[in-house]
Amino acid sequence: MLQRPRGTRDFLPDEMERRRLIEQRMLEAARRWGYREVCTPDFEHLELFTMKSGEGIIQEMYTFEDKGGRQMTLRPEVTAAVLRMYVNEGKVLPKPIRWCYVADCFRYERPQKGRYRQFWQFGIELIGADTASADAEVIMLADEVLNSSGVTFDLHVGHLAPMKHLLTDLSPEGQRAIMACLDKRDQGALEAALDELDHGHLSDPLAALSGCRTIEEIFEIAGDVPERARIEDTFALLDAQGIDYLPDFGIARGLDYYTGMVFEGFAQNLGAENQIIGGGAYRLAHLFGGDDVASCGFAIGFDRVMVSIGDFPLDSGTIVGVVCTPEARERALEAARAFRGAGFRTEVDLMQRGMGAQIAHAAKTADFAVVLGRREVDAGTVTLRNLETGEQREINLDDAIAEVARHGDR
RNA sequence: GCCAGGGUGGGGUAGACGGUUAUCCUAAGGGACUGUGGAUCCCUCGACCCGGGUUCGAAUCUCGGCCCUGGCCCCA
Repeated sequence: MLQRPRGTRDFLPDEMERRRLIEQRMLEAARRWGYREVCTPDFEHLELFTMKSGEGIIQEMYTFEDKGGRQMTLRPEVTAAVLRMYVNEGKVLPKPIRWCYVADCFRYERPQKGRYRQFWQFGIELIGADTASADAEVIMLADEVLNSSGVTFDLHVGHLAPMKHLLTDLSPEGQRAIMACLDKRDQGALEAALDELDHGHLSDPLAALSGCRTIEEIFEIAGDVPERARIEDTFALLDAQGIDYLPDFGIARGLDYYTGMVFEGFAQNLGAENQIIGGGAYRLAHLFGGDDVASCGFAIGFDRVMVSIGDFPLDSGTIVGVVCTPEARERALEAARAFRGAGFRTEVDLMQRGMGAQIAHAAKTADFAVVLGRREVDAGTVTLRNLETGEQREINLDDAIAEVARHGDR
């Protein structure tokens, strides 16, 4: 038998309904902040992602050559594509631009809990606003979107400036190496790397940076960095709005293109892969031929959110099963159409089963049975049976619809 | 790429010092039952992940692969 590809999943209807419900809540939260949904291609030129993240990531991407000999790839993330889209078509739009998306991404990695080769991200990008208010809005929206999903999480918010200030004497490669150690919270590797770069004296301040939990301490350690006012303003806005977060200036995100504010969120029940959101302020558009516009955004690991919140009961709405004898089939289809027209999920027997078997089936899958036979056809009525209580009445179609509607309202 | 534990009908399982027709539950389809319930009874359907090796004989032992679960690495 054919297997599905490694690291991919099939979703049965119950799971799809849960996923769509959570997705809709996230989109709705974003919509209320003015973020409108966009969509970019599932595949892009390979170059788009190597420009952003370097050649090293190719081995973890689904790359292929198309029939025209172009090097293409299934998108491994969405931000680069959205910024390409901005450069292609968004430059003339009034700033700031607020966009959001839900998109599947592909990475060739070893699957484990909460990590798949095809996975979905919910994200937003705020383009063209370079202020503390913009940074704060993105964090507040992240908080609201995650809360709307019902996931419980810890939010860590930081800024790269203090760390970069401490590392200012180091070469870009050196900075990158140190930030990688900090991102991993690997004290041993950090000290080794610092010694190798002849900056052992930075070990204590860097450790203190990761450890401190108020912004006053930050500037005691890192000095009066130019971004101080911006950082203080951002955090003051978050505090004023009652956002529950942890200042964390040890976040390095290991990335070259983040320029200022950075944040991460972590959920429970997730094992080793417990980060469910990452984001921050960045500059990318100039890489794709646009202006050097400031942007800020985040991406949520949608599948991880779903794993973390677990299964929950679904309200499938009121379901109607139409049961009929052969001579009443046409009338049954009419009745079904009327119930569907009233908005009810309505299923008609297709198996040519006997009346008893049809009702037995309806009892398993529906809330009401609408029974139609010779008697109802002659009388122009339907028999409506409540499959919970077993009560049934022979009434006209409109009354039956009204009664089912009352059940749905309760 | 590395490590650990796994893989028996659609789901859940028994069988394991190698030995009859591979167990049971459940689901699904049919029937008892051509106008009324999830019960009951009967029937049907349907599995040893793939390949090599050892053997008279492999679900069982062995090797390799694939896949699953979790961890490492990575995490744009």
